Amino acid sequence: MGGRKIKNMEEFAKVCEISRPTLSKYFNNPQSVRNTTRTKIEAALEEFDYRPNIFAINQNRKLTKTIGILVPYLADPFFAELVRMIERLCIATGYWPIVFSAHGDQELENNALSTLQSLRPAGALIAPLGRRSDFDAVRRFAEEVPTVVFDSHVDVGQAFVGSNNFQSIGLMVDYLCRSGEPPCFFEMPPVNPNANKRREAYIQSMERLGHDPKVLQVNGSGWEFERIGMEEGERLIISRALPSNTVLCSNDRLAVGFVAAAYQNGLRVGRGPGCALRVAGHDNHPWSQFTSPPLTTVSQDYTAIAERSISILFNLIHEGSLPENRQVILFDGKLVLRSSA
Amino acid sequence: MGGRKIKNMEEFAKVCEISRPTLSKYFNNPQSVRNTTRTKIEAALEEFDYRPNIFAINQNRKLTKTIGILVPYLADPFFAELVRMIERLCIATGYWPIVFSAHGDQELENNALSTLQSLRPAGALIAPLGRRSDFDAVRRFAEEVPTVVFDSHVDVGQAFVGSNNFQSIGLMVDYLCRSGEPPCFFEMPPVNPNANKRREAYIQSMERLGHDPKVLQVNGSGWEFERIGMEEGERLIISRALPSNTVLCSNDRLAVGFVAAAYQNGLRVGRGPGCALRVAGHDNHPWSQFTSPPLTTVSQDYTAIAERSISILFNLIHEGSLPENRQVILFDGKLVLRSSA
DNA sequence: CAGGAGATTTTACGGGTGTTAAAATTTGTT
DNA sequence: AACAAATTTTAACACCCGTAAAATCTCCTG
Repeated sequence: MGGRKIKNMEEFAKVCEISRPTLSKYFNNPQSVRNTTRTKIEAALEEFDYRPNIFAINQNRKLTKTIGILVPYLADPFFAELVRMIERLCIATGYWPIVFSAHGDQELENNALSTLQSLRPAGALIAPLGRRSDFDAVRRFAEEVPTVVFDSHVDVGQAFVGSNNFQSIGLMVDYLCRSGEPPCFFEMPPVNPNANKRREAYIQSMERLGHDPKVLQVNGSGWEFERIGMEEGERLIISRALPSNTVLCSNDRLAVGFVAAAYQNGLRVGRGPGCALRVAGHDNHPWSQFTSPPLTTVSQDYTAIAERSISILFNLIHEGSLPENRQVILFDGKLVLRSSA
Repeated sequence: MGGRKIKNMEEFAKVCEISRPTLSKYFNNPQSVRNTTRTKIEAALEEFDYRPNIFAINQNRKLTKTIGILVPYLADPFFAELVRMIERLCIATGYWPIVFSAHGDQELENNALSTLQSLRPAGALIAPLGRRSDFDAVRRFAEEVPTVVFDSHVDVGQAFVGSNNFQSIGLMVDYLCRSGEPPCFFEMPPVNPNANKRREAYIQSMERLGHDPKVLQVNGSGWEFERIGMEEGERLIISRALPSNTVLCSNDRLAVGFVAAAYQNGLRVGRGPGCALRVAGHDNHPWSQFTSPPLTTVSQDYTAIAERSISILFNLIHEGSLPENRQVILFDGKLVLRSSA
């Protein structure tokens, strides 16, 4: 492979003594050529430095091997983790993942969708911004490209894979109510449907248990959730505006900030004696295990979400036809008991 | 732009009443055509839905508009942030950024380099894995593609942009020594040159101040630095193996874990009365402000690193020629005083 | 060894854009 | 109005590979 450089497939065909169409077939699927031929090609590949030109390949193929991945905010470890898993799964299957981040910005999201579409991907896995998405743009994209939506449930594409917020929030509210004071719900203005569902789930669960739901929606925008959690949490603590000593945060990132605020204002968080406040989150975010104290939360099943999304997408791609009914897959959360609540 | 779909440039030329070569020129550089022509084209672009085929474009161009970005671990917010900035800068300049992550794995890094190279990018911005990189593979890549290396100083490419570890660690050691007990240095087996430089800088600074350097290298591999910091930190605390009440961690992620360990073992961290331990980090990592207590650290100038890397790369691309001397740009860190030390 | 299925080769074309050279046109200037 | 310069048009080729159809070859089975 350190050998002479080969310009194109024609030239490589010459040094291989194999016809170009056969080589083309080989590169498309090595199993599709005779054993002796394959051996010959692979011997030549060892000796010469040749890789087919990606652009020329994709220009003619109706179906490329590209899988587009779009997330709202890559600097959020939740998405970074998910992307990591999805990328690995793609590569393992011989597909070529390409990652885009909207960086929380509608224009960049549209931009990414547009670029992605012109890449004519075999399929796409997208987690839309949600409330800030240009819904029509997302819909148009999903009409052209086989699309699985994950995490943020926007009603486009052939399938949705996400978490069952009603189950998971229910689980947490149950736990919090039976182990102490019923929780209030701490949230910021919702950025995506999950946030809305979680609030509703909280209210519903509280009423089911005969408690009075108390929702605290604080101000804040953007994706610096921790900062919002910390600053607004501090405000609530100082002004003694918390209606309960138990706070269920809409997500872990908010909770990380809230726990920091509690610490800095001398409120001991936890469920033991001497603790002033219980704080719980949602997501089992990578950071949640390193707060002080470690955060009690509900896990989202990252692996399951990644695997199922990809598997549905590959089915979609290979079937060719679109399924009759849009699939909606929701994974249950599991209680992760740590010491914050 | 909602209008009829146009298949190719030929067809678009027809509805524009502009010849195809002129259109080609326009898409390559809108300024290169006459004003009246440009207006006509842009009016047609409003009316019809047409975008040049990326694959066909790049098939012929020797130099694409692609900028490759490779980082060792995208789930690390440090890189996620940096990538976010770099992507924005690329887009603003009309380039097309494409992000790869090695996910901490040499094979994936080589894979990404190889894919990237076959994309014939105009240039690349890479932060190699470091110690685990396949040095030859990285070198071969950098010989073919104009490359700026950032963060992790591997001696390839036309330039390196990073932080001045000697300055920043010196700053921190100075501060810690004059405000309390001289620090010991907490590190894990180094994953990249930064880690080594920081240790050396620590030793050098301590000796300069007439103190005895004390390096604690704990076990651990992979990219879950917080976990290592927490588990190994706990071990050290429990076995009372800390040689100083002041701990300088090799990076913030390690420190995040260490602070968590201290909290869980009842050691109050901070510089006030009643505190048992001072902990400092390095990087001003996005998480560092949300530990309990917030982490005293040294900032890396994210914006400066991103901007300078991109600007050098664009120069490289536009000059065409490689500079005589490999540039090495190191940015100074600034002390970020919070309450952990 | 004949027969046949399957693999391979040959030949030829197509895809969408870059690029060039020469001819034609437009623009700006005097 | 005339002319030089700038721009556009026309025509044609290049790029590298996918794909289709027909002809040929290989290998395996019986």
